[in-house]
This record gives sequence, C-alpha cells and structure tokens, in this order.
Amino acid sequence: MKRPTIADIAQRAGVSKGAVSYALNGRRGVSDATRQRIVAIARELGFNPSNAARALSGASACAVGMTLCRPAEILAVETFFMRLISGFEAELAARGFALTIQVVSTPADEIAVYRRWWGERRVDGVFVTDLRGDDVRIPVLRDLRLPAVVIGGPGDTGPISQVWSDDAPAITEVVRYLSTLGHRRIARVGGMPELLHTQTRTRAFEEVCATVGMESAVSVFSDYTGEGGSVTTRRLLTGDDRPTAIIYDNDVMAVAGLAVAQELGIGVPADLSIVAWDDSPLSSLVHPPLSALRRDIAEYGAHAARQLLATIAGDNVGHLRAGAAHLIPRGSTAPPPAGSR
Amino acid sequence: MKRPTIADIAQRAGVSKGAVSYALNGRRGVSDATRQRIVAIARELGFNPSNAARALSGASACAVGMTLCRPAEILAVETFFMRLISGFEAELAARGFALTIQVVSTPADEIAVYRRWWGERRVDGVFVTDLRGDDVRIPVLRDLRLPAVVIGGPGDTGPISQVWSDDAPAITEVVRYLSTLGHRRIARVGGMPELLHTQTRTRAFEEVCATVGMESAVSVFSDYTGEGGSVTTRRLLTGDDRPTAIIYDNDVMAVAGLAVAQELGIGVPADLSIVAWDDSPLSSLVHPPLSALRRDIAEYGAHAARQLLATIAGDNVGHLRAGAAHLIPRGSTAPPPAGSR
DNA sequence: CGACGTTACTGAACCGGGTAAGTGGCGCGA
DNA sequence: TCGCGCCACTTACCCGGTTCAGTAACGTCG
Repeated sequence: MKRPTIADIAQRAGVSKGAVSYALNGRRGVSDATRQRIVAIARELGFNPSNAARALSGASACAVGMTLCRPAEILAVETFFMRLISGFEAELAARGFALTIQVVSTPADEIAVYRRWWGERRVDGVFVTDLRGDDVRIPVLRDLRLPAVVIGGPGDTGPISQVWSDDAPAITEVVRYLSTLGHRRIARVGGMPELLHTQTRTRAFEEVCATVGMESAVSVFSDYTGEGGSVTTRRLLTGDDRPTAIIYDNDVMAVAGLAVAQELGIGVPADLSIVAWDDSPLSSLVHPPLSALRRDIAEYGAHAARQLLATIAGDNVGHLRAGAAHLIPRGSTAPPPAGSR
Repeated sequence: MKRPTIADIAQRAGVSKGAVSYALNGRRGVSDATRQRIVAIARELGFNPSNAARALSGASACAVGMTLCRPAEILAVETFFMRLISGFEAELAARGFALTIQVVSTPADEIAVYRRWWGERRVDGVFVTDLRGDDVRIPVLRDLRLPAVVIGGPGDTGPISQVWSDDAPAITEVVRYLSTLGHRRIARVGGMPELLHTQTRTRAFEEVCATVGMESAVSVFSDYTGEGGSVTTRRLLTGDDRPTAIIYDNDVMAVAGLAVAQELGIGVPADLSIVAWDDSPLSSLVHPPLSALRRDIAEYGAHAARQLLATIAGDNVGHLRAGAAHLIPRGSTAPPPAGSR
C-alpha cells in the first residue's frame, strides 16, 4: 500500500499541489467547491500529511518529549509517571501531538538527549521533572531555546514555565491531623534530598512541627524504592525513641514501611500511624488501607501539557499553581498507644 | 542558537553538501583527511542531522511506537508496561531510535493511531500488546506493511513476528507446587478473558488441575484492577466451598486479594495461600511477601525491541520464545489448614 | 603514449509538504 | 471602456538531508 501524497491528490483532483495544500489547511485561495472535492479525495485515499515533510518546511514536529531519570526498578513501581503520562495524553492527542519518551540514567544523559532532540528537530518541547536546586538542565534548555515546562517547583527556572503544587499546606495538614490525634513523636521518610520538592517538604515539616510543639520530628531520606523504605523504617522502628507516626514521601515506601511494622509485630494503626504521600490504588489496596495525601496527578499532567503547547505556540505563559494535595484518612492512622501520649 | 545544517559544515570545510553527507555516514567517496576535517567541524558545531530531513529523503523515521490500551487508573498500577518500556530503551537508544507512546481507549482507536502514524511516517514500526483471538489489528498492520512485533502469543499473526513466553509451564509449576503442599481446592483470578494469554493460562490451568486430581479448580475473570481483584476475592472467600489457594493473573489483584483475606480474618498463608503472576517489587513489599511467578519483563522488552529493529531493517525474523516464568516461593504459600486436606 | 580504471569530489535532482510571488479572468466602479 | 482589485488558482522555490550522475586529476599498464 503506497502512502498517498499531496501530489496524488492534486493529480486526481486536476489541480496543483499548492491548491491541495491550501484546501487541506483551511486557507483562502481555493473555492469552496474545489476545497470540498479535494477534501473528499484526501479522505478517500486515507491521506495523512507526512510529518517529516511538514516538520522540514514548517516548524513543528508535532511531538513533545519527556525523559525518565529513574532506575528501571523504580519506574516499575512509581505510579507517578504513568499517571502523569495519562494526563498528558488527552491534551496532546487532541492537538495531534505525539509523546516521545526516553529513559536516561543521569542528568548529564538527560541534557544530551535534549541536545539531540533539538538538533534532530524531533520534538517541539519537553517536560522536565525532578527539579533540583541550581538545576544544570535549565540553562541548557534556555540556550537551546527549546520550549519546556517544568513539572514541580517552585524554583529558579528563569523564563521557563513551571507547573507546581505547593507541598507545604499538605504536609501542614497532615502534621496538624496527627497532632490532633495526640501524636508527639513523628518521623518522615523523604525522597532524594537533592530534589527541590523534597527540600520544600522538609522545611514545611520542620516549621509546622515546631508550631504544634512536637516532641520529636525527624526527616530521614531514602530513594523512593521499597527496599529503601524498608531499611529506613526498620531503623526508625528499632531505634530509641520510636516514633508513633511516620509520613512517607511516596506510596511505595509507605507500603514497604507497613510491611516492616507488621513483620516487627508493631500494630498499624494501634502502635504506629502511617501516612503516604501520593495516594494511589496501591494505598487503598493494602490492609489496613493507608491514609494518604491525594492530588490529581493526571490533571497535573493535563495542565502541564496545556502549558507546554501554549509555550510552543509562542504564548508567554507564566507559572501555574495546581491544586494542593489533601489528606484522605483511612485505616492506617489513629491515636497513638496510651503510654505514648 | 541556530541549528547547524549540513550546508554550514560544507561551507566551513570548503566542500559540497554531498561530500559532508558521505563523510558523516562513513561512505566511500571522500579521502580520510577530508573526512576527519568534516567530522571535526561537525563535532565542533554540535551537529545533529535533522530527523525530518532524513526521514523525508531516506526511509527511516528512527522511531517506533507503542499504544497503551488500558484505562488510566490501571496504567497507574500496572507495572508491566513501565518495565517493558525500560527494556525497550537500551536497545532503542543504542540505535538512535525514539519511542513514541500513545494512550488509547479502544482497539479501534488503536488502529486509527496506527494508520495515522503510518501516514505521517512518524514511526518505522510498532509494538503490539494484548493479543486477542482473531485480532482485528493484525490485518490492518499487514495491509499497511507497517513493521510490527506482537508482544505475547502464541496466536495467528500471519507474517508478523511474535515475542512470547509460554505461560503453560509456569502455571503447571504453580499448580503442582500447591498440590504437593496438599491443596485440593484452588481458584484462579484471571485477567480479561478475551485476551489470548488469559485463554492460554486458563486452558493450562484446567489441564494440570485435572492431571493432579484437584477436587475443585475454578477460573474466574476480572480486569487487572485492585478493585476487581477485591470484589472477586471477596466472592470466592465468602462462597461455599472456599478455596485454600488462589492464583492471581497480576500482582495488583493479588495484593488486593491479600488485603481482603486479612480484612475477613482469613490468615495468609495459614488459611489461604496466594500466588501472584508477575513478580514485582510490590509482591515482596507486602506482608506476608507474596509467592510470585517471575519473568524478566525488561529482558522481554529488549528481545522485542531487537526483533522490531530487525524487522524494520528488512530481516525476516521469526517468532521468539522468551524464557518462561518460574515460581519464587515466599511467605504467602503454605500447606492448607488441617481440616481441608 | 594513449586507453582505462580509480579516487575524490561537485552539481543537481529528489523526498513531500508549505508558501511567496506571479498570472489570468472576472466583476465593478468611475 | 479602462483600470483596479480580487479571486482562484499555478509556478517555483524553500526546508535539510541522501543519492546518483557526472568530471577532473591521477596512476597504471600494454
């Protein structure tokens, strides 16, 4: 089956290539009768304009890219990215944009991918995740003038648009909730400390814990993996001055923490309360179901896609603050055991 | 920053465009000295050939596609696809191929996406998952002559290559294992019954259960979601003639099943044994850790990527049978309670 | 010494769209 | 009736690579 080209249509319709191009792109310069005839022939032949040819003459590749900078085993369980991608899709598909993804292992590789994509004109723009302090990717994207949207923040991204949700109110809500239940010694298992949103959460956690007068409030850092969550939790639960509640920065570590508690014979929620950041089906699947911070990640992705498409179109879009996460209390949180109050 | 083109290099080197093309593609027709000069200039300018221009004159778009035909909430927890993608990447990246993905909701949409991609020359080939009996996508791909590799099988895909692992030995291994432990009444919670691999598993399950003389062995079907797994498990555990072991077709349903058992006060593994198909970090995260069927999905993806690249290169590749899954026994399987033997 | 082959290039066509500039023909107003 | 403007096209060139058909220079061998 030969791919129909604009020339095939022109020949069939008895007009020139240019007329076909005008007709199919809804531009003036062809009569309605001719336009309809051309459109009908195009449909009959199942014509789709070659993306390559279009990208070559026009500007747009009609594609955007995202790199995934996580080891494979974390991508396997981290549901965040898949949900983000689901969120992108509706927006992108509606405008005929494709999503190109590439797994990389370091920020340096990520930069190399951006450079290559830009050189190859493979994408019109990129989504950037996992913003770090003083992020080396930002100046590169700016120099390349590659449209980009940073998912996460707030941080210094210069002219590059950010889509972010403020994590501070969410963690404040959780700590106040635990405090009201009577907890006085709580801990938090965070993600990689170099990530900006980890730092935001840590700062907010410390502030609110001081405000409500927690006896002890420690943040320890792990790597978002189940294994990391297990090790860290085991250390917290077997150490002196065991906390009565733990907040985890993702659902995988929270589930791992729950399993460790059960293994150690520590009852959840009787002896230990657990809160997971980023509610996912996983959180409500385990027993007891985990109290979790929910935000609409797909919606977050949809926002980001709209921002990126607008940036590509040349609009000067600002930052966008998406809805904050809020607590969904389930069976993993309760007042601390009597002796601990 | 202007993208350097082959003409820029030609001008700098004082040669023609053609010479640059020959030099950079390692073809005869330029002296070694000239070639080295051209390559040096290209590197200095940070040259990447425009993918669009290349796709337009040559044939290859240097991209392959995959559609994801699952609702967003399942994609969020189904780790299979992310691990498959991780497996693709090493192979694709090494050859400079990009992966384009699109979320669709029906097989009809999926076909439309294939047609569009083909028409737009956006991809050189596609990965096809979730093979069904008498699959409508197969004839379309054949008519379009769009290179494809089916991930899964075995089924009738005509000339289209399949990468598959035989599920029959795996389920046989599990049933024999449970039988040896003393189980006589087992159940299986399958995935969507229209999927070919679900049918394969069902047939093999029935056969081996008959062979080892199970008293009762029922397959019920669900939808891979946690919710589906919960509902189905609750029905199995509260009905007459409760099974002493359940095999789940994915990890999400297995974890959901475990939570239902715990909620009902049915001890795992004391009163109920659970086996999950597709081991994932999730399986070992919960308590007790789940006995699971492991296969190397990333490796599976790598195989598929190699097959697809070979198909695109014009090689006539046959089907490829990847390694079968095998059982990793963990804490969720044990002999049935005494009264049930 | 001249025919021939090889090497190292050049020039131009080509892929398939987009688009600026040009061209008839027609209607309309002065 | 002439001139102007507009409509509905056509022509031609552009994008940035690839590739094929030349071609000049050089070596080789009978």
